[in-house]
Amino acid sequence: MIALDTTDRLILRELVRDATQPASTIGRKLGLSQPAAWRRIRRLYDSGAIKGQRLDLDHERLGFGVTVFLGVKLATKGRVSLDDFERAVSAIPEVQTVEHILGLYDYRLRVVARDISDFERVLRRRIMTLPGVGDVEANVLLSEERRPGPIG
Amino acid sequence: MIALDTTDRLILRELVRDATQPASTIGRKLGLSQPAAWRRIRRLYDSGAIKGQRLDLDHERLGFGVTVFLGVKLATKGRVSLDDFERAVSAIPEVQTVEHILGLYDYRLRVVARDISDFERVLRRRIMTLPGVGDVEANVLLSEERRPGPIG
DNA sequence: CTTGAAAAGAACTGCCT
DNA sequence: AGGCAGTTCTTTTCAAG
Repeated sequence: MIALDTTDRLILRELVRDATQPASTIGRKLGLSQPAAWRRIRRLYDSGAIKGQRLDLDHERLGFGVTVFLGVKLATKGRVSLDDFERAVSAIPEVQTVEHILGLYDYRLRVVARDISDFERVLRRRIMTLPGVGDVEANVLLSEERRPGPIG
Repeated sequence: MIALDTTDRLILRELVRDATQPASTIGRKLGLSQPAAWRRIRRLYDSGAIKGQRLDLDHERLGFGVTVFLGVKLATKGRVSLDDFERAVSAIPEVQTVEHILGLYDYRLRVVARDISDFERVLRRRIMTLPGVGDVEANVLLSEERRPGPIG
């Protein structure tokens, strides 16, 4: 586990708010020089605290207006079954996230589609044909709010 | 909806892979000049196709080793109930994502905690005391794979 | 749409306290 | 660890084909 001081936490808060702002801006906000701020940011990357930056796409504007969460229960659950399922599901382009979870369902999938009929195609042709699939539960996303989450 | 040509899609693919690479690198990979690539990237931002960049934090290394998905069913579901719930849940720092969904549950929450006992504290003190909360289902995250998703 | 050049700014490096 | 000065690289704008 990585230990951060107060300054590092403030830097992370700023970067979570806007990952594109330069080290000089961060420094000015915290009363640090540009190199000092830059060195700390670099250290946050090197230590693995920051894994990288992800592009935030507007899938709706790109023609994918439907997002559905699928809870998937496997019929058979050996190690091979899990591997097979994960390999097969990773080949479906409409699947954005594959989450292996503990609970009523074994996997949670985030799936995007152009519209409901496009989603039906993905569900019938792609999801239901995955190896070992048992029960499937679907939840349509209405709206979503992402928050910074706790830091330190 | 935004129309993209093949080149724009290739640029998005590259940026999804690594959002930090400069326009010159993108251009070289696609056989475009640096200003041409830069202009296209800029256009993708201006058109709203790219909403921005998000910092990808390693919460595990930052001391938050437990991620739990909560399905929440509201006991009462008027407009005021939804607003009240969303406002209250947004004030909990451990909640990373609030998803309003259609299905068996009304909301899906992504919650991070330091460990299981810390999660129990969040669940009992924060989640179960939210206004209008009915049934709650929990799923512990074992592993997660994020994929680029469909582009165009 | 492209190239090339130039200016502005950010990232990175050494050296110093 | 932080600051200062200087170098390198990217971004951004401009002129022109």
